[in-house]
Amino acid sequence: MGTKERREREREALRGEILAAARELFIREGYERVSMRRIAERIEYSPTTIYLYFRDKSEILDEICEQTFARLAKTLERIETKELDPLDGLREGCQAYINFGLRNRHQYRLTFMVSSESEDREDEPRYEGSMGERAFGFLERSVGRCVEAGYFRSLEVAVASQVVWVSIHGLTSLLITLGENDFPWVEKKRLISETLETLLRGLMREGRKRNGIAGVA
Amino acid sequence: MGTKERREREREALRGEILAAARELFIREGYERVSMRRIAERIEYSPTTIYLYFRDKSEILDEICEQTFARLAKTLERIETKELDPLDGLREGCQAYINFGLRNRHQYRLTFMVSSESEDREDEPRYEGSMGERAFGFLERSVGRCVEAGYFRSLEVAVASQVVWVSIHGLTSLLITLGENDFPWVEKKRLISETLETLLRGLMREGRKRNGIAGVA
DNA sequence: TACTTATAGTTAACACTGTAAAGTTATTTA
DNA sequence: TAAATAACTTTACAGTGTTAACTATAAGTA
Repeated sequence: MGTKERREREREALRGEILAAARELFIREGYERVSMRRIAERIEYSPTTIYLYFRDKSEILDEICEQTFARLAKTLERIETKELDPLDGLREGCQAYINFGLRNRHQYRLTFMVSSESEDREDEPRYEGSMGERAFGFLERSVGRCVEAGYFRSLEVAVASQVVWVSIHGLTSLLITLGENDFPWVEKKRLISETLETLLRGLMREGRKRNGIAGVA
Repeated sequence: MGTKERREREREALRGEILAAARELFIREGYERVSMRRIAERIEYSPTTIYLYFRDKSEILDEICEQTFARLAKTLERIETKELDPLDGLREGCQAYINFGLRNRHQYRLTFMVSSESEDREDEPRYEGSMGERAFGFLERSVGRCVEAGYFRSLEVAVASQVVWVSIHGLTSLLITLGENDFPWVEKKRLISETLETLLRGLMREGRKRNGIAGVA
């Protein structure tokens, strides 16, 4: 009588294969450059089979992004368990975020740099319950601790967290978009650390700025 | 004997019509959603005619972006002529940049949020001589003045300018990408002013932070 | 065991896309 | 008037995401 369970398993297995194939292709070549036919070829099924497992192409992408951001959320939450000094914790989290973006360019781009392809499926809200929410949650808690500890001037945590996010996102996304040939970047490590320090200094109370890792001048 | 000149003028006129039609469509619906055939329909020529005036679709886009950023550069340079206090000048420029991005979303996205479609035409460098360079030039000069005037701690101007740029880009681009439905933004004006103040504070010398426009707390 | 039903997958097709090559028409030059 | 040049169109190719109709196979039932 376990045939139903077996079928279920097999279904799930093929679904996983599709995702794996798509992920590899998307990461290597980018979403737009990968066609359904090529994903199908890869798993040795006909193109339309994929539609028995996913509503459309963008749903495959959504799922892959969700998986990827689960990894980011995990990374960030691991940092949290270290119970570092709040400021160091935030700094480390930001660094991790940036590294993550630079190492997962295509996925990063697809999640935060294109307004989600998937035609507004009115129903399910995109943010609530998403891995993105989980990752942002880290930021909020982390910023919150910095405020409580008296490092930061008293800002609304929601505002400060969003300020942090847009800043590190700007850095990450511009580095992804504009290569060395497109813009005369200063040394990357330098830019990252200086952006981070500037951001943190900007959030701190007066006279509490001795924590710099790499005071450049 | 002016027939050659007339022909030249007519050519330029049609080229302009193509650009105008494409611009309007791109702005309203976004680059990817507009096909060559629809641009052609608009100007009442056959689709392939466009290829007599532009190498390919992405070349039309490049040209439109260049035009748009010429407008931005002009706006920024106009601020410069006001010879404001360096800090106010920088602040105003940043505000103008952000407003520009939010009012020209599609063009902004296409220039700074997708690694340029146009297949690396080895020759002409993309940045040098571009309107983007002109706009960034404003930032460099503006930041330079802030350093000279003693507002900013002594940072390399190139580094500081890039820090400023990535920060305001992050804000602009995220607001463009993630709508109110996708992320629980705090009030937009608040976020913008707080991001800007945080950025500037982060760049300033100790004990020189009384210039806030909207000290929130 | 024979027959029906559900499931999984495939083939063919639609309505698009950007673009190259070949063909047509009108205007200018020799 | 004939040849050459320029402007533009038609046709066609190779691709896209996706739908609908079809087929084969396995499962459940009489």
